[in-house]
Amino acid sequence: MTQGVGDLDRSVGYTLKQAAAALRAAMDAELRPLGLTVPQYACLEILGQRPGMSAAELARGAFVTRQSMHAVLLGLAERGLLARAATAPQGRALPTELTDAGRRVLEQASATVAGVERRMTETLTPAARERLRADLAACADALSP
Amino acid sequence: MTQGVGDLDRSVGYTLKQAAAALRAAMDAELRPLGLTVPQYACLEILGQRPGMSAAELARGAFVTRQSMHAVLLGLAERGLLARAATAPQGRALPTELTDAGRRVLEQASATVAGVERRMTETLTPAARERLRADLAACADALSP
DNA sequence: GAGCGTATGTCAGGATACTGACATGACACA
DNA sequence: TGTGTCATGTCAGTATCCTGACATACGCTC
Repeated sequence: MTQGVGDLDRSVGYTLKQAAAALRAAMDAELRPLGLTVPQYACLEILGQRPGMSAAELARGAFVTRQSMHAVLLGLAERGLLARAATAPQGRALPTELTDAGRRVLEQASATVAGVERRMTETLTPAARERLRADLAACADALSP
Repeated sequence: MTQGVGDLDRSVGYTLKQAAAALRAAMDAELRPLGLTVPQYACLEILGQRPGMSAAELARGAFVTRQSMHAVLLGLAERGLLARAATAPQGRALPTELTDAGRRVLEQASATVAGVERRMTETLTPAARERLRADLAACADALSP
């Protein structure tokens, strides 16, 4: 019961962190030439798939705080890649959408990131990929409450 | 070829980040009462398993930069949880080891983290756990060069 | 209508991590 | 010998992210 973690190389948690760090580093390196950080890309990707989301929803989707997403949105808006509603249609949430320029940047970035993900999983069969995804989702669910 | 990432919920990369974020948040919450951050715990855990490692080796093991690990080591040393050699036996690397106090803190922290990892993977069979770990290691390897 | 809980946007402060740079020590090789 | 390369420790500056806090807006309950 008071047992420790054990050999790190045998630990799922450690290996999970290792894979996430490798993915983050690879994305960072490939997005840098496009002038995007990983959180900025994440913001664009989510907005491309679900236009009109609020900053708080984007923050949850990108796994950062509202405050961090706030800063990301300010930067992207200043570059003209997205536009936020000036007034809230209901409540306080300000819907945000991509501009045409934002969609163009996203198209490049998304293709780049897709390449990274393909390289990451190329040694796995399609079935193994889907199994891995499902197991990871189960792990995330088990910790979320 | 210029295809994008596609639906995020079907993406291995996105789900990987989701699981890593959940693990990080859970570890952060459980280590806070012990007065440890995640990088600090990682440093102690690695040192516990492999005494005498240098700061640069610790940084690679914890997936941070040498500079970040340097700051972590200063903090832990000031709290008396580890001791760094004053002079380098060879080269410039300064071997670091846990103190008795460090080992006591690590024992608690490691048990706590083991509980988090157990909770994360409790819906998986032992075989599925090992398969997940192996697939994650393959993903990390595919991106490391 | 009043009170409570929740969600959102935003500001301020501090902690944390990274990039860039420099000096030192070890090693390989011409 | 000396030169180039690499790894390490460390310092400085910047960027990023988080915690804490406050005000506003909606829904629910009494």
